[in-house]
Amino acid sequence: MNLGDRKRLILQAIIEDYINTAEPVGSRTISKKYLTNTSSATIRNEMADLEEMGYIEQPHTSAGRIPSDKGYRLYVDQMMGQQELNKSQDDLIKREFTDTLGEIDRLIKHASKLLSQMTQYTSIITTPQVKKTYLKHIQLIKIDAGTVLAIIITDAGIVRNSVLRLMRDVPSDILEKISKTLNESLCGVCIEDIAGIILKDTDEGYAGYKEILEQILPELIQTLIYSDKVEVYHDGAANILNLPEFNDIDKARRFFNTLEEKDLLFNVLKDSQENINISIGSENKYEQLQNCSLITATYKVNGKTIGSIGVIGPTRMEYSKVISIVDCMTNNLSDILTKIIKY
Amino acid sequence: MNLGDRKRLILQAIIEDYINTAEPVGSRTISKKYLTNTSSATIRNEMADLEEMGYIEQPHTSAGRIPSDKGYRLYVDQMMGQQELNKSQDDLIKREFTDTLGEIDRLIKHASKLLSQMTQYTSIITTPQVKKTYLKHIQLIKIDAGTVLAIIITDAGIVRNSVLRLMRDVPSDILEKISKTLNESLCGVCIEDIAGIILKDTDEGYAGYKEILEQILPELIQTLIYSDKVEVYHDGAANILNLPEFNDIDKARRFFNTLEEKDLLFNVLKDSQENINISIGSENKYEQLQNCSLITATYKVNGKTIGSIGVIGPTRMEYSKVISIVDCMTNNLSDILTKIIKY
DNA sequence: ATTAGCACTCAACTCTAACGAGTGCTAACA
DNA sequence: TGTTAGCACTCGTTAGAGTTGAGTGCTAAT
Repeated sequence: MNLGDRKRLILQAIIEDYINTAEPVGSRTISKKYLTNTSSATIRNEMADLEEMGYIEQPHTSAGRIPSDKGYRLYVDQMMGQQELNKSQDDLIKREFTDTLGEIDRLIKHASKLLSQMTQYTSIITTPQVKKTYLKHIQLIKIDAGTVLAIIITDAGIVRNSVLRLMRDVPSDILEKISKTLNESLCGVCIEDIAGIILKDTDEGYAGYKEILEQILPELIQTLIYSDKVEVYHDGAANILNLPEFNDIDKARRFFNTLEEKDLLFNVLKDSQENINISIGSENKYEQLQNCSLITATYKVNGKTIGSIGVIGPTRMEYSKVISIVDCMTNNLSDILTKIIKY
Repeated sequence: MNLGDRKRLILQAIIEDYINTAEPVGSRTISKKYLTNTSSATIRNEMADLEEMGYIEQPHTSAGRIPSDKGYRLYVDQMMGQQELNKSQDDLIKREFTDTLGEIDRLIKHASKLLSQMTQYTSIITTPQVKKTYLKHIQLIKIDAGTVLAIIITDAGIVRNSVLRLMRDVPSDILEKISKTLNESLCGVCIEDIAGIILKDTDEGYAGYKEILEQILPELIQTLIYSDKVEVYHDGAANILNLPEFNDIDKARRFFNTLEEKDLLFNVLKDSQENINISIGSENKYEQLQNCSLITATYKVNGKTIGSIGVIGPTRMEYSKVISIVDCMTNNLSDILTKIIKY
């Protein structure tokens, strides 16, 4: 399995040249640009071996070699230098984020835009998952006769609201009392557990307005379930039109259609709960993505994973660069989010 | 200026055939498919006239004719039959909307998706503009020591919230009182006027917690200004890849880049405050859109315009169909929105 | 006023030949 | 035994030439 130094160098040269040029790499190119002390003939021999081992392949007889998925994998796992972000890039990320103290969803979308701009690929992102966080505050506000606004704040700083319709009018002070009691019994409970708990506690502690509560609760639970609709956004889709692998209008169309399959993207992002996750070409579970590579990572609040971001690009991706950007991005995102919440 | 019946028929035939086929239309085609009693030679003569008048043009000498922007304009203004939506389409719109009682922003996005699906072009849409609506309720909620959540509800049913950071702790009951006073003095005021009013009223009525108020107000005003960031979404961008006019990867790329210019889209939507607005090709203010046509309309709450939706497609657009869909869509949207709010 | 006929134009397509980048193999060399 | 030079071969790409066909404008006849 060990390749020998020269084979490694040749493989690396092929991969890096191909990442830059998107053209098959020939033995002569390598001999001229990378291994200047070795003749093209020798390199041809080595390349034949590498091809036999499955690290590179030939699109057709009289063309140079391109890396296979297996080749990329080896490259990512063993050969790729961890690229340092240059300071201006690093700064950019930091600056952009500190400018955006505000709604959490906006922050996430902003991150997505930034990510696609910096990588020049397409970014995908999920909004924070509410149900994994813990209730911090709940408040019912009367708007009209029969209309109540429920506000839910979780420990991840996520605010969700929903309008409840009631059959009859409920006075403000009763709503205030109900809010208080709900807070007392539910504060700190994980959102996904609330539905169960509310129902159980119905009998205790709400003496005097049980009837009203029975109207509010189902609606409220509905809201909680509803509010967990995680959304998937993408940004920079147009970037891929600049890549030669999508010059074919058909391939471009297929790519765009895949991007509109939100469920698929959601699953892809959900599956990768590693700190940072790299799927190369055929390694992808979904057929539509098997000519792409995906780099995904999760963002956290207080160490708790609440969402994911990622980059989709061609298998010929600038792995090193993208990985460091995604990494830096999630770190900053998690930092800022945690700060926003903690203050 | 009056064309004469046969010229009108020929122009109409050219436009409708071109809308369907995206191919230049020749005299023979018209003679065979549309004006079967007239020979191609006669039609050629008429076409020469129409070209001289600027209603049609020839991409190159030995090709058929295609409509000019002026031709489309005449068609839209005078010749186009108002297409009835077939019942299933009409139903679809109604059904989809009634299913989506929920957050207003979500409703808008859903409309956008539906619009692009039904037209097979790209839809664009603005979220509701807060500043044109009137304050219905404002509420401050204490989250932590020093952290306050401000909730703003407007008469259009829009809910916005924002976290305020204060230098020192403010007890809940004071916040409650402030909320009450703010409500009394601001309820019914147009959002864009609030900043002025708040400052003016600072001296009256808030005796006892003026100091606290002075901390909260600037932040609150900030929120109000901030909350008016109208966002622009689009959907169905991939649809245009199915059109022959965007088969050229370069044109596709330019189109996608235009879609990412949110400011431009926003202005386009803002400019068209007519009930329904049609811009054809070169009529568009922005150069990037001059090979497209745009159909936009506004949606309302209680008769008050709060946002716009629209469709972008090639100048060869199915005007009749799109207009009726956009029209139906905005009517339903306005209805539902008004109902949601009124209840 | 309409139409048939004809010469003309020009994009699109097909076919072919030349080109050149790259390979594999062989034989010579260190 | 590993390396290299040389050479024949492959095959995608490009450019040019020829062909086709849809469509036009013009003219003369009806």
